[in-house]
Amino acid sequence: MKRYSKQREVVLEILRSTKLHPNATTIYERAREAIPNISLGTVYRNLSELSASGDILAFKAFDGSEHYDATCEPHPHLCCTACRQIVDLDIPFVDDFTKKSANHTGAEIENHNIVFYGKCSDCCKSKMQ
Amino acid sequence: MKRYSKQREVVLEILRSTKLHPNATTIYERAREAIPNISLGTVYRNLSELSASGDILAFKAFDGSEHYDATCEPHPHLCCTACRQIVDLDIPFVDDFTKKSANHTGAEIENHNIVFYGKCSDCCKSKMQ
DNA sequence: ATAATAACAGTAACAATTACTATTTAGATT
DNA sequence: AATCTAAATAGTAATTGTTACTGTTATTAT
Repeated sequence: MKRYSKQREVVLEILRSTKLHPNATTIYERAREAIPNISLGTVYRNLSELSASGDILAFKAFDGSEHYDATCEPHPHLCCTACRQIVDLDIPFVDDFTKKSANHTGAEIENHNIVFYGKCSDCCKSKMQ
Repeated sequence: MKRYSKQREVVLEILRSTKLHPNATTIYERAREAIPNISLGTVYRNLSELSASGDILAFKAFDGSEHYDATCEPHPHLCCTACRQIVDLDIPFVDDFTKKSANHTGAEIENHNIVFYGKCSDCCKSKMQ
């Protein structure tokens, strides 16, 4: 049976309170502000559980480590080569693209992980060139 | 100045001779058949260099490790949940999708890493259900 | 209150990758 | 052909992200 734990709540709260996409280490550091002796293993376990239960989304970023996102609907990300941030992209036609890809290849596509690399809109605006 | 090395040639040849997408360890094992005392570090270094020079393509697969592909034009991959293979997808409209995404979000997209998860066409054919 | 066990902290183990160092070797220069 | 220089190497150590293990703590049903 699933029990309440302060540690899991803190982990989830950290994720919900940011638009960034922290990895386990960053979440661990943040969590220690609330629970100074929380264990890194606990953070990893809760992230896996929350991700397995669909409460959060996990994806591998360009740095190779797993990053987490409290927005669960799978959506493309942009790794900005200028500010190095990972930005959520709202692309309504991504499902169309997925379906079309499935039809074209004869595969059954259940999920996707789409990561773009380039300059995010903020960085594009702020600097000409 | 860039010099010839037998080790780099072997690594590249291994990649060019397969349609699979081996990771460093697999390439290392294969390379030892030609050069028994080749070092794992050498394999890693050459894979980075070849990837930096655009001779091969690197991408992270669902197992979290870097996989390599001698087909350099970036193209989507499918991780088959049935046979666990990583399959190249030939999707001609992927550039359209990328451009549309850039326009829609205001970002400048230079590259993409698109990974689908599901059942590859072979596995779909071979098993009803 | 008590008991059962989920979740924990802390640490060890692990796998993928990178860094380091002394040695070898490609290839340019004599 | 002998010599020189730095690119590349082999072998190993170190680092990093993650998982596994063990004894302890704490949630929640009774």
